[in-house]
Amino acid sequence: MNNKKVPEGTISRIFIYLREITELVKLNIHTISSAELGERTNLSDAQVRKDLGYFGQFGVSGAGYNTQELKTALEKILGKDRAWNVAVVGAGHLGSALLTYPGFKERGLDIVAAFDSDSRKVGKQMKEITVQPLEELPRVIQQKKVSIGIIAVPAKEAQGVTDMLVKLGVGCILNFAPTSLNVPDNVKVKDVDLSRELETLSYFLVNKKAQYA
Amino acid sequence: MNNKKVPEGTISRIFIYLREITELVKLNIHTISSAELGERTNLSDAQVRKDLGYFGQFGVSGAGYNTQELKTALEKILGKDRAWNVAVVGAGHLGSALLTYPGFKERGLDIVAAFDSDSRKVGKQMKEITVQPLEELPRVIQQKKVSIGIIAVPAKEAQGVTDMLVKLGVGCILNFAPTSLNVPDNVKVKDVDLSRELETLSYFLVNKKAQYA
DNA sequence: GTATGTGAACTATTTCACAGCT
DNA sequence: AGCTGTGAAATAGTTCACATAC
Repeated sequence: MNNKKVPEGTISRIFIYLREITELVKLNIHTISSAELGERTNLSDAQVRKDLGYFGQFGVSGAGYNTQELKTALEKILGKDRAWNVAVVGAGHLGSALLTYPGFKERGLDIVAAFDSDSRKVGKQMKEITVQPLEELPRVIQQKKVSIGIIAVPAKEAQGVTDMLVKLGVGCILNFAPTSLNVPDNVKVKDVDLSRELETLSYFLVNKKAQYA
Repeated sequence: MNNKKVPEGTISRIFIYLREITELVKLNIHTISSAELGERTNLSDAQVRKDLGYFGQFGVSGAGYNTQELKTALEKILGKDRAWNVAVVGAGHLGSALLTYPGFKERGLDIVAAFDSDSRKVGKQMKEITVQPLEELPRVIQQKKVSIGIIAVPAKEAQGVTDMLVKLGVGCILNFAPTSLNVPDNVKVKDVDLSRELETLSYFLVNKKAQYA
């Protein structure tokens, strides 16, 4: 184990490895080489070894990696051996999709509250969550010990909501609003801008000759 | 204008600049410096200039950039002076959210079709789009000249759908399924894995001391 | 023989810093 | 004087290649 800074890309790929390894364990495959794991994840063998190397030595020379051991180790590293409480702010289409998305719980991410400033959306029930008015946010965030906030409100409301969350000690924010949020250094923001992802693709269509012009 | 390869991050940031510039034009602000634009987008002045420099010389020494001119130039570069046809495969919660998301049309991305293999979802009407059975996909993709596909199906169906789209000449795919897609080199895939984004955040909570442990 | 772990080489990207234009 | 545009320097990230371990 070294303690050099881990590239963000590595962290994201470790989740990919874990997903694949979990699959392998289910299939009763006990051992895998970096080359095979790379094959399955569309990454190079060197990349796999280098990424894992940031966190320790998990392999056996000449043999590869024990899938069960690697799974356990990666889950520990990634904090997946425990659950995190998540709150969604904004209960429009996207917020609703997130609330009903089954993938989160499976991965240790419990959505425990949802908020909206629009009174027509307050009271809407999705799964076991009821949308609450924005005024309730401070109380509920603290009471439910929320550590991750998801921003799914329009761009112009995003900074205000962010400020509330930050003040309440929420350390990580997933931002779906198409705007750049200002936060202190100790808060981590991850931007997911769906339109921008698509727009970026359209750039490739313009520049690499498209099939349909 | 040089013709060196443009980093992917630059392309993504150009959209951020364009968004900000569009705002400035609306506010009747005619000129902006790289420093101010950087301030507004949480990026450095050097980054702004370098990014723009990949596409040409838009500024005036000593003065900055003319917002209207820059807006027009960036829209041209990014292919935003025309519209692209998009198809969504998978009409679950996420697919439905995408279908009703107003942000796409505004940005020249027309969702023109939606498909699902589940007969219970076929026929569902969202906005002006009716969900069609997967069997219709080949015919409709060609007829409507779709150039961007969005994959919002479960992981195990994703590769099959991708293969269909690729065979039909769709050049860009936005993939929401939590799996690695195999595509030929001339097809561009962008992965957006919502769970992984959240999971990545949980890693930061584990590693930077969290507020709520 | 086979596959890991890791420095070293390479490549990509960002930041610096300043010459040159207005 | 102020700010762009851009080589050069610095930093980050990926790939190579091989000594080492089993």
